[in-house]
Amino acid sequence: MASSRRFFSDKLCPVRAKRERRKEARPGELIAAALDLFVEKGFAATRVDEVAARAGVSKGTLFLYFQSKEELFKAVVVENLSGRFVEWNAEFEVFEGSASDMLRYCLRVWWERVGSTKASGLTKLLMSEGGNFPELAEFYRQEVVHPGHALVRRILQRGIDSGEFAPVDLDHAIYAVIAPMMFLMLWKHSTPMCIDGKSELDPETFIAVQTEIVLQGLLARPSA
Amino acid sequence: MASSRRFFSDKLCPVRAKRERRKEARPGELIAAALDLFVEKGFAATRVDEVAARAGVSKGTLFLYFQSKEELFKAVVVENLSGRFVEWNAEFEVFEGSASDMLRYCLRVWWERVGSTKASGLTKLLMSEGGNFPELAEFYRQEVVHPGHALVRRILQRGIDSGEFAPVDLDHAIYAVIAPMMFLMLWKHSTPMCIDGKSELDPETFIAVQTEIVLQGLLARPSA
Amino acid sequence: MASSRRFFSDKLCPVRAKRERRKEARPGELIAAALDLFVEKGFAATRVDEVAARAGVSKGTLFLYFQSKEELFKAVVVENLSGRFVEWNAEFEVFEGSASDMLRYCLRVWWERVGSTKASGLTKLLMSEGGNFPELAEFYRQEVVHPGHALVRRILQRGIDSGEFAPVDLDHAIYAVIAPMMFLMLWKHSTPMCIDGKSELDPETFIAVQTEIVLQGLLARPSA
Amino acid sequence: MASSRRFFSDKLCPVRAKRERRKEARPGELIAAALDLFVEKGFAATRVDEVAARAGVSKGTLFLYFQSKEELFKAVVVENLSGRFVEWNAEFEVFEGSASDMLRYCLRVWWERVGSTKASGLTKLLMSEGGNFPELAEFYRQEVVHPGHALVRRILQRGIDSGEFAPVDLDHAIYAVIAPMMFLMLWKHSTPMCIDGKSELDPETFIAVQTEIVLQGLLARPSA
DNA sequence: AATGAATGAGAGTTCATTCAT
DNA sequence: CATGAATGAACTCTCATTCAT
Repeated sequence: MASSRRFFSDKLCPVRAKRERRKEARPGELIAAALDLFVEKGFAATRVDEVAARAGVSKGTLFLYFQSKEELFKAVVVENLSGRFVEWNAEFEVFEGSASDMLRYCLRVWWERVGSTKASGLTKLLMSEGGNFPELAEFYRQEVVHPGHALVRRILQRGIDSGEFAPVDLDHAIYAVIAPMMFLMLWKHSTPMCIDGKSELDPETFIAVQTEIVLQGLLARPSA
Repeated sequence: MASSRRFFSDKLCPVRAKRERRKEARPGELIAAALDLFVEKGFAATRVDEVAARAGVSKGTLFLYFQSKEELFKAVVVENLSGRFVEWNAEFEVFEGSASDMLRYCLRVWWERVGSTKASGLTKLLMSEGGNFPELAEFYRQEVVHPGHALVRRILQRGIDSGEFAPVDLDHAIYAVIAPMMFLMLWKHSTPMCIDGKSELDPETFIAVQTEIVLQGLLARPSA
Repeated sequence: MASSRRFFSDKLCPVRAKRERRKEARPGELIAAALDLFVEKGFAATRVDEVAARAGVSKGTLFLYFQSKEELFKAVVVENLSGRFVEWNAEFEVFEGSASDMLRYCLRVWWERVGSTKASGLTKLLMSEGGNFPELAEFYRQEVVHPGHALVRRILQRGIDSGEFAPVDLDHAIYAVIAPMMFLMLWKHSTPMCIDGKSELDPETFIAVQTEIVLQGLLARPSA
Repeated sequence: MASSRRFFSDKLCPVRAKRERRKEARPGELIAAALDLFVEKGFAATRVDEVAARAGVSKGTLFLYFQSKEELFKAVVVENLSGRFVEWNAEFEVFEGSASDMLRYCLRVWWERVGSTKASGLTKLLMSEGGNFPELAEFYRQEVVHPGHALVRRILQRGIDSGEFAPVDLDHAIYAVIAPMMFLMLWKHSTPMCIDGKSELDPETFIAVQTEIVLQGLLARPSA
């Protein structure tokens, strides 16, 4: 529809083309800018003007795409966290291998795709400011916490069903997996606390070690 | 000392007593109210009117005792965290027992006196908002982070000097002690993340387990 | 009455004596402190705490002696300006000499007793802030402007009556005397404007010159 | 320039015209309102809400155009005083005639363009409140006092160079020109002092007389 | 008589949100 | 679709004045 007002193709008029293309990319650019700033300064301390400016649009334009600052935040969460779960669930649907391998794989790709990216800052943000923005916290629980827990629970359940893991109370066991990852994210995004003496935490090693520890705890003991 | 000028006991002269007691208690009441709110809502999101109201005074009164919101925060930190270090250092000066016992004792009393109290929320607060309030972050580093590190370093050094611990790079080793405690505090003050299914972390057990793990890693191996 | 509670004479108990004596001097000390500060910073910008502090009493005490900041200001005006007129009028009542001499004398003693003192800052203050404090302005007009004008008018009238001065419209002529003095006060109290290159105005010379110029203009011309 | 994008005249499209015109006119309207109020009530006593209200906008809008009350004041000074100096310097660059004529012309146009306007109230304002707002005072010195002194100095220097004026210390001589003008401004803006009996000062006559007196003093005496 | 703790209205400033263009 | 000027509620901090002691 936008092209109805165009006389020249994108090729002939590259400047305009850029503009038009951007028009469709706007929400994505805003979300990217918002992710950066939310992670850097927190939700309350991030000003919408800044987000708009970093995305190269005006403040008014932002409100054209997102009803409010909170809706913008939700979009950031969906784009960077909850949107991933469908993909992940699909991957695990077809995963072949032991539950142990599944868990190892799960945590490795989580680190690659989320933990090591800016998106992991959203978790810290929610921990810090969730109390002041209950609606945001609730949304995050629905969209991220529950699916995440479900995913881990599923892996563990699979191990138990196959006899690979000992039967345990899943409600507790999932935290053995999740807690170290949360710690890792918090550590990563709290540099101010350890400015002197670099934080001595190599994430990949940390994850590998923690994974094996947890697996040790989960495995079914044949002798028992 | 106020009573030195009083002829009658509080019982006989309740009105005066009330006034005088409150006058001297004001800063403490304000600091207590501020601790509550800062921990609950964060620094930026806490309104000075609220602090005043919770302490039972007007907004103006707060500024009678604290030059600014930031000074109020510093007072909260001093009262609840940094003020403790002199006492602790004194305790360790006369501590008799192995370095291992010293570390176990240290972490246990830390949990009793700080970790389990609201004061531990200040650490989370600084992690979240330190970036937005550089002066506060710097103050916290000077008053809490540095003395805290020094205290742990001292224990480890003692163990190394006595041959109880293997010689290690202290700059890294102290984090093996501190990191789990920081995690514990963050966990404790981020309930929004784990509302469903109670957080399965029993702090005292967690500390005990972590302590033994760290000690395992620190001990000198006679065979080596 | 204050002495009714004294056991020892002032001589025997100098500390207490000082206190008692000060008690009666309080209003005067407050007025002196207020003069300093009003002249230095203006009426609105002077805080009553500062006045009290400079007088060595508490803020509450100030309000014991003066109903309000405005009343304090009025007291400063009476003490330093309007109170002088009775004395001056008396002096002129018995002054012997020509009207010219009287004017010269008048301006010289005005400079000595008012113009060269801090009190002259009150005039500048009224010029600056009179518009914002109508009641103060009105008070000043009643207490200072009118008596001042009357005094000058009287001198000129005497010169005219005696044939020494030419008959002129007094309403205008008095300004020929007063305006240069006002300029002098403004200049004196507006140093910020001429920080570079010291103000080249020697007040005594300025007054002498202006006086002679005005007298030239006032004298009756025998030839006419 | 705004009209370049308009197809219809203001008359045909009054709504748009109104908006656009106002948008560009805002800073000017705010500066005009601020000049009025600053001159009327002084800097500290002028409320930003009042300035905004008089300009027909909300308080927030004012801060859209000026970072702070102080910046607003500086803009008022630039617009009404310091901005004029380029124009004046240009005029004097091409002035033909004696230094005496130049001085006469200078003071006459100064009165027309500044002295007789509200802008002259800014000088009084700085004299009164400069001490309480050092940054403002410094700005005024840089932007107004120095250029003003330079302009007068230049005229006098020209007269001395041409042999028209006797050689004198310029640092002092410029005050002979400036001081009477300052007095005039103070007088004009201090009506409270002379409400009864109209101030007997006709500004144009005053300037003419003062100018001739100063010129008398400056002229080179051929006989000497 | 003297205190000084307490007040609360009001100041300058910020920022998410709206809406005419 | 895009703008950015405009808003106004909310924030921190100030200070003349009061009043229990």
